[in-house]
Amino acid sequence: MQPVLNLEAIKVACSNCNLRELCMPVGFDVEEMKRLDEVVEKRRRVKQGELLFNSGDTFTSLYAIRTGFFKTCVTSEDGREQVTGFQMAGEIIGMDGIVSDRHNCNAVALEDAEVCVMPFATVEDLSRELPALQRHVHKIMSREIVRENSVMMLLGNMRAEERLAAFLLNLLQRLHARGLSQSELVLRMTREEIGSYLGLKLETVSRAFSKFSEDGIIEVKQRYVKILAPDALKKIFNPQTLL
Amino acid sequence: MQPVLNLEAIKVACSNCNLRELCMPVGFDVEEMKRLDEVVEKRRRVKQGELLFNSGDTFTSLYAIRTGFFKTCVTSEDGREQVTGFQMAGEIIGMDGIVSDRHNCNAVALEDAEVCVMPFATVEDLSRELPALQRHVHKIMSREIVRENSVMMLLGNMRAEERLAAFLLNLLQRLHARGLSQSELVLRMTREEIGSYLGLKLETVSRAFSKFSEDGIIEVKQRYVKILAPDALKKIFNPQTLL
DNA sequence: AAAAGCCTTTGATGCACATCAAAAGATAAT
DNA sequence: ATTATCTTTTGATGTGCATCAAAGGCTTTT
Repeated sequence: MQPVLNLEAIKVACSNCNLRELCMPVGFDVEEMKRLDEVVEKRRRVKQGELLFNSGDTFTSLYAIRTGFFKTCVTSEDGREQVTGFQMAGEIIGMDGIVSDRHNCNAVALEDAEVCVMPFATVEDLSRELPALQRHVHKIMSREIVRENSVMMLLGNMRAEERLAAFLLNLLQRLHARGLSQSELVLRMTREEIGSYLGLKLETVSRAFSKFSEDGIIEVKQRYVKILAPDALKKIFNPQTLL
Repeated sequence: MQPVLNLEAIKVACSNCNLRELCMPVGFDVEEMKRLDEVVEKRRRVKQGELLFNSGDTFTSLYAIRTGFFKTCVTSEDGREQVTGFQMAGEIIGMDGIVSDRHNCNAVALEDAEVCVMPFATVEDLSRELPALQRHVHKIMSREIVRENSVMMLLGNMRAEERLAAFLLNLLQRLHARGLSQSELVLRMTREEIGSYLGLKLETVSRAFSKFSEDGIIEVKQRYVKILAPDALKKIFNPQTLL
């Protein structure tokens, strides 16, 4: 049995956070590291199904995910919902709010989560003093732009099975970077949410999963997915690879 | 006949640039304005069809478009191309390169263009001194993230005619902000490029144009488009509006 | 433990857009 | 000017995914 940690009791400090390498810049000296701790104002828990922020909310802070899993989505005025991303521990969300001082999407916890609240004014103040932090903030935003570029490629040019393969490979790669297996995962989202992200209907997602399973590429049992033939998956995503 | 300006002869200076309101932050005093001029290292001309930067190129600078029109696109390894955006005067491109120090997309001039080259190291240095510039850089990147979010909505949820309506309305709005008509425009891109951006084939784009034309919503003659019924276009884009 | 409410799967059918094809209209090259 | 090339339009046909429908599996509630 795992020891139960009282997270609230742990000092809010990036300097001794085990996710630091994922969400904060590296190459800081001790003094700079201490300054960096200032960016996290507090922690906030978000229960499964609850909103971290809503479209239209006043933007004040970025959020570093400590634990849990989120989806972000935009909603059109006539009610259509588009999932714009899934975010996991070590990732930063909220940057959509900077441009207009209001959030432009919803962030929903797909499992109980805890985030570090980083008031953006503090981030900006501190990044004027710490060039490495400044650069880091720029990189995070640029990374998001590049990610969205590849989602556009996916939505604009790929077929259903290619999209799902790309999605699974991306999730696996990110989970692997967090020390988890690169051959199995437990999905935190429904078929419908996957479909929304991939521009597909839930039935199509389900059929693609079944197809992969029939072809012996993966093993699926509800949210649990095991990759049996990673190369086959990569080949579906990009036919050029591995030919 | 218009006087022909020798652009090279004009001092490279944001402080007396007529696009300043579009591409630079407002609310600067004279002193700060002078500092701001430092960010533009030089100008660069790009002929129609030429590349401003290529995917894989070392990232050094952001580019502010002074004149002309660009497209940015990503290419998958098996050769599929996805146009990720169209950029016009006053807009900034190149932010995709920050995260990995290499550009992640191609930027192609769709007409003869001139850009202000802003070395990113200088932008970062100066934005540590000028909070308004810092904020502006953040907003520009955030705006790009938000724009891409709405493209995801478009690609994931909308039908062909809705996509084209959204595309036209967006172009018109941006051209209008530059003092041009909000009821007519000359497209700088081919049907194929529009289609790539919208996740459609060129034939589908052409048919949607023809449909709008038959319905008396627009008048089209090749690249020239005149909006006859803007409300009808808005209604197609978003059925809720104007009902 | 039963009931209620999701979530997922699978089949049957339909449709929006892709693909294939050809011709006409622009634009550029010689 | 004339040819060659590129772009756009329009028609005919095909197909990948959406939609409609129903049943079974999980999870949560009481």
